[in-house]
Amino acid sequence: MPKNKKPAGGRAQNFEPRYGKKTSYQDAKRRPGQASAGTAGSKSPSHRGYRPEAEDTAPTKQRWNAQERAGRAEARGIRAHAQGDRPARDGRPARRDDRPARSYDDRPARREAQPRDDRRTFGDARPSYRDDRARRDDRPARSFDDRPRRDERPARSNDDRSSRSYGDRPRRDDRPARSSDDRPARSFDDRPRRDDRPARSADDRPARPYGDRPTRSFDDRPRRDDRPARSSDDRSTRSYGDRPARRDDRPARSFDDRPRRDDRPARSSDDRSTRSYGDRPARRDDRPARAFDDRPRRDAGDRRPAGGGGNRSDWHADTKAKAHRDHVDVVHEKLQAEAVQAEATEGVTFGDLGLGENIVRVLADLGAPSPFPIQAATIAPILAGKDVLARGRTGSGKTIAFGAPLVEAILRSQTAGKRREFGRTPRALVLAPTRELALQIDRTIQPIARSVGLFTTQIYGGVPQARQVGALRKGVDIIIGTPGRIEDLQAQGKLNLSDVEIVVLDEADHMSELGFLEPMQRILRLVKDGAQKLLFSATLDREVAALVDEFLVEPAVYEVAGEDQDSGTIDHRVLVIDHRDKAEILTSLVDRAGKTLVFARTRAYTEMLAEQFDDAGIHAVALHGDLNQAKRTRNLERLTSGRVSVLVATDVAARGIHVDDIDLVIQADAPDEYKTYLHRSGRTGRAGRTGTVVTLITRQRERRMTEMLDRAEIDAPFDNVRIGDDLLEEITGRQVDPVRA
DNA sequence: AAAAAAG
Repeated sequence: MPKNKKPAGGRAQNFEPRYGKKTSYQDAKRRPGQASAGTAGSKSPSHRGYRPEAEDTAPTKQRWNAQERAGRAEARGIRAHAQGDRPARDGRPARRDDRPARSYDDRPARREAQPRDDRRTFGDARPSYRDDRARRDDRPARSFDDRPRRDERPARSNDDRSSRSYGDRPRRDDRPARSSDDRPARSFDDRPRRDDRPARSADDRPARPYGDRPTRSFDDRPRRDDRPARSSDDRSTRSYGDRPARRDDRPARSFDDRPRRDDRPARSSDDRSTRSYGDRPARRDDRPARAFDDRPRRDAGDRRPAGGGGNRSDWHADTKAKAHRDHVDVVHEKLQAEAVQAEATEGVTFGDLGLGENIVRVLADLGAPSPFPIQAATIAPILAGKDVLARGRTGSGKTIAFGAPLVEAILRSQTAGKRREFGRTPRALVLAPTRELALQIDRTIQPIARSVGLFTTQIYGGVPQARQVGALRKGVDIIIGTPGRIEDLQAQGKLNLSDVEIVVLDEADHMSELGFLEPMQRILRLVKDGAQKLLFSATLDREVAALVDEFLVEPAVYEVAGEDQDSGTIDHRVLVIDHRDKAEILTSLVDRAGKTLVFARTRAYTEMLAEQFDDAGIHAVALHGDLNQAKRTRNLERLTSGRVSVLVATDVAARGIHVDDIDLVIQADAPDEYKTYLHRSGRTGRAGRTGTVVTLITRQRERRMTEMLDRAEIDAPFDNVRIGDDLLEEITGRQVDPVRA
């Protein structure tokens, strides 16, 4: 059927509602309450339906009374709800339409934004979690007056929030300003550490505190004695002291004439002694350094090569010496990169980098008037046709860094006549690990593409194919999607990848992990021979070696000098708690103004937590792979739009997802991998904003956590916390009484 | 355990 015949064609530019509706019908079928008229086949509903006559025996009744009374009430509530006779709450229209499916995952009405104050906990009406999950919908009038706690507190409306200007909080006098002046003084006064840390970034570049971060002196950090030695020595090895400063040989920002790595002095082992790459023969002399292959390890302990030579002071001196050069090679997790000094990118415009006028204009509209360092680093080489690997801290602007030059490149490569040809095959492919990320990338790339007459389409699973196939048939230039559906459509002959000239792998290291690697390899084998490959990630490391070795040719590797996660604008904290306090502490942490993202390890736990928060009167929605796509999209959108301020997610939301203003990330379950830690944390503190990341662990996990932070190169104080501790208030409120702070 | 194709 022709695509334009799809209902979506005319009616719903946004297909999500349509899918949502469909799904809800499906879901509704399973709902007991649906049997309001007494469905023959369904036992329980039929009981209800025929209760007066047929089965009205005492035992049955009693069973209901004992166990199912609430359930029946729920069924009534659902029916009432469906009939629309449920009074709108808060003067808002009844919400049934947008949440018809009441399946377990569909967090019903209560989750939607409503003023918190008029919600209440459920108390006795809800005997058990399981039961009340099913019953949430019919929770009757919520006179939330019985929630004293919140009321005693200062109102937490958004207005108050604004008053939370951190400025009036006492600064940490003993600590050099961390960066922009607008950065709230973090009143974690009880944290003695860090005092001796140099300013974290330049004061004059608040929005982009990138590479200007002075070298961290690890030596003099006294705190965290309980932690295993951080082996600063190993870290130290990151300095390639004896390499000539590159500043001199690449003055202008034109990257094309940038000296290739090959003309550098051989990166012998001596340069990077402590990193223990030394014994590896140069791979290909003409190739930019790529230290992929020799690092098998992903283990905690051995992340840094043992015996990392160089003593601490050597390293320190060495690092200092290099700190002021324009270009420093930095080995970050085994991947050597050309480090671009942030300062060197100042004053450079997108136009200078080779992007056309239209694109530059759209970028400005997208809020990127001038390039961020990672963008300044990668755009020109991408336009020059190189295979590029790039590592840019979370929230540093990677999407534009590949998206804009991608559009420019295919624009240039296309012959004018062919541009809009019906049924043309796609020229570029962007792959992402999650559908939400694919959607988000498209939101950035699409306007850029459209500004020059190119079309994008999203190809991802969880939604009907027809619309996507229709778009393909019509002809698109850029495909953005997830691997499964792309392979699926390709196998069906509905997607021809053979003309794809540029492939982008966002979150490339993740895409190289176990479940993703093979699909990625299959897809990459389908694209045009010699297609340009771009691999991006905040945690780009040798995990991508399998792909790099097979598919990339002399890739250039870029990152921003001095930029790592800990150089950002995020405060990290670890709360060591009693397991039995966990639920309550979590609730008190999310009970705040401001957007909060909570990570949990399993889908079920995200649901449970969202439920728990909801019951405490804090709107929360869940995001995980068990939800249908409509709900996923919708729940994420709720956070984005601010209709809800708490999102509880699995790692589906760990990477790439950008939501403005998430100022607190809570890890209800600590991640197992440092990379996961970095990505989850990176949902806050984006584009230079501040944020806090709190990880809850039990005492038994302290050691592991320490090691993981070590691997992540993140500095976080550990605090023992119990229910009601002031520290919790401090973290959530940021509006702590200055006296106390 | 989660994610990515349906179903």
